[in-house]
Amino acid sequence: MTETGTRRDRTRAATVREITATARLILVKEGPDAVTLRAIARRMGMTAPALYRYFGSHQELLRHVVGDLFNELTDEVQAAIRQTPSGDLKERFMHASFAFRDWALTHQREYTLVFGTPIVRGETLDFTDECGQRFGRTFVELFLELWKSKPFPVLADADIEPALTVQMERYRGEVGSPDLPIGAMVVFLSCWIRLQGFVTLEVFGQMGFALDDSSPMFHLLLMDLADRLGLH
Amino acid sequence: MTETGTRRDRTRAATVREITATARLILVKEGPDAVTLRAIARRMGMTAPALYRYFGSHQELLRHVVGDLFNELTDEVQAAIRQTPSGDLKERFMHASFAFRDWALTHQREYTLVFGTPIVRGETLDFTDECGQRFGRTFVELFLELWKSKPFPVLADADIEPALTVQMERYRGEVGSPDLPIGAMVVFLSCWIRLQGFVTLEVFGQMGFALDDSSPMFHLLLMDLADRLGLH
DNA sequence: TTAGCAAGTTAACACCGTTCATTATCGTGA
DNA sequence: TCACGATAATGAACGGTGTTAACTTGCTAA
Repeated sequence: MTETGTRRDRTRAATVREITATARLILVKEGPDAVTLRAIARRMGMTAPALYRYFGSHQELLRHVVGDLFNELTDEVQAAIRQTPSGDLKERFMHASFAFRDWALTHQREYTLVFGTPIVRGETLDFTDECGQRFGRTFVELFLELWKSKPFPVLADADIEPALTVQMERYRGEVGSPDLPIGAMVVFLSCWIRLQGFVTLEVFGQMGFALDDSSPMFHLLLMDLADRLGLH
Repeated sequence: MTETGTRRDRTRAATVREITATARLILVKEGPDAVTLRAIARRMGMTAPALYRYFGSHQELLRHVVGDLFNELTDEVQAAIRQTPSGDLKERFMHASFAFRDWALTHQREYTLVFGTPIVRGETLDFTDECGQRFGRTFVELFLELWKSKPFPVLADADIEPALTVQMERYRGEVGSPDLPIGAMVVFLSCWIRLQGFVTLEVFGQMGFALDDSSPMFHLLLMDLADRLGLH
């Protein structure tokens, strides 16, 4: 992560970082509605229009913050994976899942910003999209590792709906593992959906009707998933 | 649903309905950011301050819309249940789940408003809370019906974390089924989390990285849940 | 050294939620 | 029938928002 370019480029990059950091600070301390251009600028000793030198719009600025948050989350999960001996894949999976949930719960407003804003999939990938893909790859690679180390039982190709098969084949091509059974892709995806679905409901407070501490329920989920992935 | 009270009360109730209906119209046609007091009033041939005769604030108006949406969703699900013969409980479960997902996908902006705004659980229940509880009860009762008709295998009390048991006991008391095993409550809750988690990710576009049509995946989920609930 | 560009400013526009004083309208009791 | 009180609705105003345009300042590269 070494700085490059002219001096001007460097100070400019520093300002961009300060802007996104300030935006996040306000997000955390005062909530999403308080993250206005004027509030950001005020806290930086600037005026709002100056921010347009760095971002085309308020939306674009927020998208950039989302990218940064994706990167932080990805780093956190990858650190959890690396800190676990590569021999114990079950532990790796558990720690990675816990790291994801922990980050979500300790950064609820950030999580809401990242995953709670329905984003239409644009044509070309921007910075934010790339950060999101990097995050996605982190869990994909973990699952691939699990499969390669010890394949688990999956549905046979013939038992999977064609409409699902064709989508899984496309996605399998994207992650670059052409020899993986379609059934394994299905297991990966449904496990991920269960994991992210759970965490999302948690952060959005949708479990409060029954639970005030969802940790034991999450623990149960992880046991279930580990089982499904043949980890004992 | 018969109107009561004086003539004034009736016209007032009609105006309240028109306001929430207009708010929803704008929500659907122009998105959540367009649902401003001025826009609502404009479309009704009024001015914004007049709306304060009916709602204490913009937030309160939106909360009321959420309540209406809850009721519509609940009615939809209950209709799907009633239209299925009470003998075939598997079909009832499937149809109810499909009705929930269908409503979510055909009313994405409404779903986002209802379930995507992290709401802190207040002290006293307001109109919106009651509508939410009514929705919750709908699925609870379906599960209770399933259990009473044909109990499915569940964890023994001794195999459930105490921290989870105490919460489930409280919730079991709320739904008024003191003789239900704690394990059955856990199964209900985890099934519901999987269902709502899936639908939420779907609406928020969080599956787009792998799927452009999530229907077959949802079908797979329902088969899984039916299996878990002993429906064959 | 100087021309040019980047960074930042102020002023303005149209919109927002909300409050306040004021007016018009309606229903009802004398 | 009339007058009064409650209700409904208005227009003006305040401080805030995203955004644009014109303008100044200061650094930098030729």
